Amino acid sequence: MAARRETITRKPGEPDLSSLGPNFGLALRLLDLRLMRRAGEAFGALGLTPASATALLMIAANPGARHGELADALLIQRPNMTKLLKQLVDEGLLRRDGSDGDRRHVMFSLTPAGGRLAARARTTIDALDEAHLAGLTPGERETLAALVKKMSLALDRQIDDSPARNAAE
Amino acid sequence: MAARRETITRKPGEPDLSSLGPNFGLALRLLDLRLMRRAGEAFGALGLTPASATALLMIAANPGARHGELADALLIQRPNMTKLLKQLVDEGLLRRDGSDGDRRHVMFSLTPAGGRLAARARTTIDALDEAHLAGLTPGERETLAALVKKMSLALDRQIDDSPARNAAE
DNA sequence: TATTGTTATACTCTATAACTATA
DNA sequence: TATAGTTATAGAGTATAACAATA
Repeated sequence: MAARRETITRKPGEPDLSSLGPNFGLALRLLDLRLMRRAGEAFGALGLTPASATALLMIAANPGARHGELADALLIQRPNMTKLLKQLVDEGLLRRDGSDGDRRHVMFSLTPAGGRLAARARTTIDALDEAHLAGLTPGERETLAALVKKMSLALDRQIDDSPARNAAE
Repeated sequence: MAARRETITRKPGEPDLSSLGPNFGLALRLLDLRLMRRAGEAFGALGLTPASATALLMIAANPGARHGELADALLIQRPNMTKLLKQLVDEGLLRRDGSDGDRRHVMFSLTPAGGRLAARARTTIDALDEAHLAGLTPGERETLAALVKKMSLALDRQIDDSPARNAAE
């Protein structure tokens, strides 16, 4: 029908789809997408996903870390962490131990095979960072990392202070 | 080495799970996770997901945008864009038109209802950005946005130049 | 032959509710 | 009662292969 006529105000072939560029959230999301795409390929070569590689490295750096601690640190829900860790245990990469004190706690550490794979994952993640930041000067990298950290901390504080946090329903 | 015994080298209760903090990719991923969580809530109140809200705004800013253009701009695969746009059309928010020239092209624009919702989404996304960046000074915001943009451009260039791009089996 | 868009499908990641076992 | 972890399930998001229509 197009009863109207003014169907188009833009010539195809002139994308100009950067119109939302000024939106920071979207820009950050798209950047993360690019990074995750590459990370998925790199870790996939080790038989890992970005999430499982991160969990493996986190445990390598913190042997005996508890289930819940890991979930909180990686910002993922407990049920998802359970699934992730179970798979790594089944693959023989992680050892699952009960706690000495509170018997509800479950602690994780690397098996020898897990240690070997973690070392390769460490190399991979460092190489990824290096490749991702290749376009920035050392000074810019520092600035960017500092701003990302500052923003993350500010957001966490916002959430804690949020009145909606207490008034929530 | 380390036969048994040294099960734990860390006292629970002392998280120290920031060990991977120096990894930029992870820090950025966690920041994006925080932002997406909030965006999901905000857009959910409008009956949209972050992805559908972004597509709606993109079309609002670029009436007549083609299917493939939108997919490229948002870094998502064509099949996923098809699903996304079809739902918005079914909800009466988008109008789907064929192209005058190349009859393979499909163009999208907003219906009146889509325009009204896009306006609300615009307000929402701006408010989200404002809230997300509240912890940074105006100067820091500019710097951060510039660095994110620079890094994104550098990555796109890397991918284009990549020898693996041509040698890829 | 190459490109645009679609269909079908599968995998990763995330979220919630309901359950258990400890505390 | 509250907390740690689990089970089951659902929903977004993303990816690939195979296809139809058009160029």
